This record gives sequence, structure tokens and C-alpha cells, in this order.
Amino acid sequence: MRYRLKGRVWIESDEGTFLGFGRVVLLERIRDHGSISAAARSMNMSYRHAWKLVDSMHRQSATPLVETTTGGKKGGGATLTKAGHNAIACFWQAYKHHKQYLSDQTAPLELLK
Amino acid sequence: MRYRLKGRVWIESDEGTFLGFGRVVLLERIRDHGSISAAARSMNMSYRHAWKLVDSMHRQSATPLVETTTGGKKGGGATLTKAGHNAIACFWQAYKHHKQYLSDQTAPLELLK
DNA sequence: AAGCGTTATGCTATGGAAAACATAACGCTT
DNA sequence: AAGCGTTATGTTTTCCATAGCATAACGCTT
Repeated sequence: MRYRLKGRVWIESDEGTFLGFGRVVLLERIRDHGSISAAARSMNMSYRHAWKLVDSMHRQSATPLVETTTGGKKGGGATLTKAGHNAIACFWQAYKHHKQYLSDQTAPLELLK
Repeated sequence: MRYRLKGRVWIESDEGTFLGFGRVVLLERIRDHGSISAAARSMNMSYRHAWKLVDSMHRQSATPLVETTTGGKKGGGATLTKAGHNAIACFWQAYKHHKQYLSDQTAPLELLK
């Protein structure tokens, strides 16, 4: 039987989860689609849930990651702030580094025979 | 706001999760209490669930980690095999190493300001 | 003024994982 | 032979995270 070391990483503050895989993908979708609702639709997530995630991130960040507008020609929308782009980059760096770590640490599992 | 890198690790086979934190604690409790049911009680877990976890581990291991007996003076019981003890040690090693990794990798999160 | 797509937010429904319950068999003890 | 605590396993119930629905407000367009 072949074993692999698997794992997850996320970034927490005292209030709970700040950034995780799903949250960061959501931020990317908001960046790419220009609205929370289009982002949610693109990943089969309810708008309600997507909004709550953004809200949760904002309650844990000194500066907002997403700026929203209501009304207007397109009904409104959302764009990422500098801090939003930074959060994406920062998480993916930790994520990729961790992925490599897991891969490297799979070898010692040979002890399980 | 202070951020920390958090994470989980577990060991998978092609069939799914083989060893994780809860499973290994369960193995330790079985070792310490001498039965699956006492182990489950000691950690507020239903016997049904504990048994399923042991069953899942066995379906993923060439050699069993737990040996059980039914009947007898104490009604039966369970003891760890050599492979069972080995699994515990192997997981904790990976777990502790990973814990150190997370701690080390928290510094770069300063980028989030 | 009416209509649209969006943000924002409360309330309800649902589905899957875990708990809880139920039963049978086992083999010592009394 | 009856009783006990255990393993083993099927069935039902509970709980909670997420989805889903419903509504209001916003500000362009027509």
C-alpha cells in the first residue's frame, strides 16, 4: 500500500480563519469577474456564502481587500484593493511552499512499510 | 492584526484517509485502555464511530494495527500490534515536524501587515 | 418611472456526517 | 443457564454547515 502525506494550510487571526484555499480562489474570481455575484456563480457558490466570506475577511483586516459599489450601469460590482492582491500572493506563496513540503516529507512514510 | 499559519496533516492511501490526529489518538487510547469501547468512551466518541475508524485503517493496511477478541472474562478487548505502535510513532513524527514547519513559516506573513 | 443587476442581510430548507439506538454473537463467571 | 462487557453491524435520529429563498436599497439606462 502506498501512503502519501497530505495536508491543508490556512491563515488565522484571533477571530478565526482569515485566508484559506477557497477564500483566495474567491478573491481571484472577484478580481477576474468584477463582482461578488459573478465570482460566486463561476464557482458554484451561493452569493450569500461568498458575501459572508468577504465579510469575514474584512472583519479581520485593517484595510479592506475588496471594494464594492451598488447601483450604476452594471448594477454595481466589486474590485480588489492593493491589500486584496497582496493577500492572494501571500497565500499562494505559503500554499505552494507547503505543497512542496508535503511532497518532500512523504518519503519518511516508508516506515509504514 | 496578528496572523498565524495554521494547518493539518494526515496520511492517505488510495482508499482515503489512513492516519490522522483523531485516528492516532484513538489508537493510543485503545493501547491504554485495552478495548475499543473503553477508548471510545474515554474520548467521548461513539463505539460505532470508533469501530468504523479502526475498520477503515485495517482496510488500508497490509497488516492489522489492532487485534480484537470477543467473549472471555472481560467480555473481550483490543490490543495494538507492532504495526499499530509503529503507526502511532510514524504519525506523531510527521505531525510534530509539521507543527514546527508551521511555526517557522509564520514569519513571512508579516507581508500582510 | 420602471427595469436591470448588483450589494447587503434575514429567514428557511436540506443533505451529509456523526451520534444514538438496537440487536446478535462470543466466551468467561457465577 | 443466566449474566456480563465486549466486538460487530444494521437502522434511525440529530445536528450543523451550506444552499436556497426573499426582500430592500442603490444608481445607471431606457
